[in-house]
Amino acid sequence: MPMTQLSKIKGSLREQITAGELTAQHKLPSERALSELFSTTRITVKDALVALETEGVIYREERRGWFVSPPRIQYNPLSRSHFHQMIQQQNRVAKTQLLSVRSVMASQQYAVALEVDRLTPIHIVERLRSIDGRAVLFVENCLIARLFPGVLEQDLTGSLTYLYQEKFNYVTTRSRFDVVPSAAPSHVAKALNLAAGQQVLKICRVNYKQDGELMDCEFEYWRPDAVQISIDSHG
Amino acid sequence: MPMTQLSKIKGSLREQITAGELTAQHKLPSERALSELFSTTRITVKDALVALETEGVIYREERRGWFVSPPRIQYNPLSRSHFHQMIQQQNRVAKTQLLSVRSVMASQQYAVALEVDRLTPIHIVERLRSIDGRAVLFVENCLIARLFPGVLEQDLTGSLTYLYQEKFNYVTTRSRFDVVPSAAPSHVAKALNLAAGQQVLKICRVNYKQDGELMDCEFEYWRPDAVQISIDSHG
DNA sequence: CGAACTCACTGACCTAGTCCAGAAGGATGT
DNA sequence: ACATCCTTCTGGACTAGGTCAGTGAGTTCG
Repeated sequence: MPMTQLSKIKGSLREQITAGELTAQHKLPSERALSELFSTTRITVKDALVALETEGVIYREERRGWFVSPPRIQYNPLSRSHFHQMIQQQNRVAKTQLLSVRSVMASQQYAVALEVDRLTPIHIVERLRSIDGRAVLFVENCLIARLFPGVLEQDLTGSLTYLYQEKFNYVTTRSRFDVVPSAAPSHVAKALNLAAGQQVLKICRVNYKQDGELMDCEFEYWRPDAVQISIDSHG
Repeated sequence: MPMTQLSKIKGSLREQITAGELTAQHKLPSERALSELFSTTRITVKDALVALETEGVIYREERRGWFVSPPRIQYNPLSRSHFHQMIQQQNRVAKTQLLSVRSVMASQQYAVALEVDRLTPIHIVERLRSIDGRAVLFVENCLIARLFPGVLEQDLTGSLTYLYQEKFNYVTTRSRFDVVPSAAPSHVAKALNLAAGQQVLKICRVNYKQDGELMDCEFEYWRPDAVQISIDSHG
């Protein structure tokens, strides 16, 4: 086991974090300060920080600094439980912010996911979700317009699943989803305060209503240190 | 949209890859060669390569070079289908290599996952799985020894699920799993030809047999560009 | 023929800086 | 009270190199 400069820095920071000297959301010293502290260059410090970021121990906010990661949220994409409810069960505080709503024709990506042709009118709802004040999840919901008349006049900051049931009598009886480690598209990076192209965990979900008809799809982009997907075949 | 040196390099390489000029597993020119090609430094080139790696477009083998990623494998951790069978269905060639087998007392990590105390004897089987000749998956299986007498004398390069059923009459009726973006531990990095601390997708699975008893657990470490997790609530 | 050795090549790791754009907080003017 | 400016601090993007250890192909030797 070689004791490189890099592993020294990683070890030192990791130790302080796990020992609880640095607590969740605490800001680390700046890259410049750390490079002086360890008598090395900013590049080496940055390599160490990126490595810890990969481990999920720290995260960064663009041009704001590096911070200690809170514990991961346990998330089951198959469960029908609402986001705010799920977060509260884990003793954390959730917030949802509506970013934009628009009605368009399905673009290539959406047409494929929704299994419709490109002339189909759809609604796109973009929302940003925070846990304990930190933006961790960018969600793009994509509804087949025909099935949701007047949905845009509703309150869209809560659970859409709930809205579907209350206003339209649609119950999600089946969902299909993909999980893929990916890079943040620029509009997502902006909303999550990531640098363009940083890593995110992308989850694409498709929901079907009780009669088996495809109803909507969803693109979730998670900060990779914020979440742990957790599934049990027996509910 | 700023046209940085970085995005030029990324764009140029990505274009050549998607246009099919560079095909799966093809080796890219060395970092030094690329930095001359784009009249820039190795650091800038490396930043661009790391960004493409994050997107899953290319991957690296330690001190060997950078290569074009093949398409992702669709993987459903809930399905009972065997690895080789699953890979073959996607027209790819799978190989499994047995790395090590040992019988020990449960360490902290295993004891927690298996819900046993630390004096329980367990068997640990380490295997390396390749697709189209490329090592993409490191698997650590961890069996409760009491339930599997004589299992170490069997052929362990095939499907363990199959072995459980044929030799012990155990059927997996329930499984629980977690997915988490993580960094490769050193023994995993070595087997997968990754640099220490590079990103992997870690999947921890726990299997229960027909009487509901916890039987074994499994730690899977995937190269993150090699896989896409894909789950349908209606099998 | 097969094992041991050599050596060029590769990315990993490192130094020592510069310049820039966005974030954030404080001072200032109305 | 509330914008606006201004200054400082941050990471992001870049230049121009060097050292080192592991890889792999080719060569040499028994």
